[in-house]
Amino acid sequence: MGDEAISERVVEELQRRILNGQIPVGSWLRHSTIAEEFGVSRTPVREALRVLHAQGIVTIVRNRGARVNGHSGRDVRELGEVRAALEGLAAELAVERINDAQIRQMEKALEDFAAALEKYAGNPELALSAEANQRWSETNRDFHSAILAGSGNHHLVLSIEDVGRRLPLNSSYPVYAGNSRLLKQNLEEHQRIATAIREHDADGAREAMVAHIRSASESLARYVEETERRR
Amino acid sequence: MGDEAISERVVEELQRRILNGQIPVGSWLRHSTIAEEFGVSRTPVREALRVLHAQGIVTIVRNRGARVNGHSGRDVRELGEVRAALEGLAAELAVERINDAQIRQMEKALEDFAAALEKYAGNPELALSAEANQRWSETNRDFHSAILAGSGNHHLVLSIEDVGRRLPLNSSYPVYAGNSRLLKQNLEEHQRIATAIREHDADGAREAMVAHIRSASESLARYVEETERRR
DNA sequence: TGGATCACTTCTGGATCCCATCTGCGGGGA
DNA sequence: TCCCCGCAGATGGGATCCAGAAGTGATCCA
Repeated sequence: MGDEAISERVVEELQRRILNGQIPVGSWLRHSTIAEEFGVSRTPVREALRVLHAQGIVTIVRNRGARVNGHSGRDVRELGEVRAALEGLAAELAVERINDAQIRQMEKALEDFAAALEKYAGNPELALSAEANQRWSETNRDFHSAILAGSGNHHLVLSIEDVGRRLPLNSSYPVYAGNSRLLKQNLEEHQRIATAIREHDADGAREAMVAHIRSASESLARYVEETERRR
Repeated sequence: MGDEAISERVVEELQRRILNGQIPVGSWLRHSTIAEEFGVSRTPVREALRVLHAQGIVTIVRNRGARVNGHSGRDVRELGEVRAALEGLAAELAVERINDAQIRQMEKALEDFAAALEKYAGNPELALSAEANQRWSETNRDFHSAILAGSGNHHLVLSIEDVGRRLPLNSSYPVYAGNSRLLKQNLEEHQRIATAIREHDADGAREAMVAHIRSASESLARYVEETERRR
């Protein structure tokens, strides 16, 4: 227990905070500040920042420090294309390899999503709440991770995680929040993917997944371009 | 000039040596040895090893050090599937986005490969030489990187590089070396991809590329399984 | 003689120290 | 008054120092 190196813990915590926006894009990460907060020396912090740099999460400027990378609309589209290809592969492979437990997890995520949609449908206030965001993200994650696990390809999971780290996915929630049209579309796309998997249609599953991820990332790209135009 | 951090240089050099087999799989990387060789202190070396760990190239065992990761046949197949999906996407995108210079680079790589095949065809000795290996790998790299550049997706390039780092590709040369059947097949697959791109057939290009990478990685997987059975 | 134990060696992980470089500010000169 | 230069503080990069963990081998006891 506790056999994890300090630098690893720092990496994970910083990843988390950057991903969920707690540490905003463009901010500088200072050795001393982070070291102090974690109650450690600067050495493991430096190692952590080098790792984040290698992962493309921050940029290290010599003698200046590490700064959190932002993402243009173009970045979002490019990452969307990559993620679509990878998740499309996952869906295609899952058709052959997914097991019953994973199928059930997938079905459950669908039901939960539908139930949440029902609940928040005619309730704009609730739909914008943090609780609602939590549910969208959780059911969404469960659905995708069931298929990912069903692909039986561990390196594929690693690659998708890698892409995910480069793109703060959580910045996608405000895109959906309160937009019942997009939420409904999301559900329909999920159902289309699930149906193809149930029916053992590998090409169909892949194509449905690719279309799904591309449309989602297109929405996100537009959102990003919109918000960056406003400042 | 020389504005690159020492740890970055160490990372790149170690990547290179591990990729080309100069540092064998399973060997331990010791701080002091590497530090001494590079004429630096252990600090940047430690940072470099953390980065290699994050990239999945080495495993860090607490209080023991870093060891170069090996690859089972299964790993090779999984990575092959991932790479096939990514390069397939590159081919698909290249159909729409590739420019004339990149087309010419692609054609030139094809011609060079064919010329090399011709030259070494009836000459088993030359075909096994380091010079021959050099030419196979170079023309192969040129062909794929032309298409990659033609995809116009920088994040895609990054992801493929990431997969490539996890799998010492150069270990694939001995698979081809002197095997004119595989080399010829390789050339034919490349030509099929190039034709689809020329004819603006996105699906065809993707499928040809996926088939190409999968068959190549299947050969590599068999080779790996064969050699690991021998010890 | 075989096996367990304990001291020694080696090496990593984290902390501290030192130095180079960059930024911001204030004073002096045009 | 404005610009430029230089100095001081802040910050990061690299080296060194120290403590603790794991392997190794010798020694002692059954």
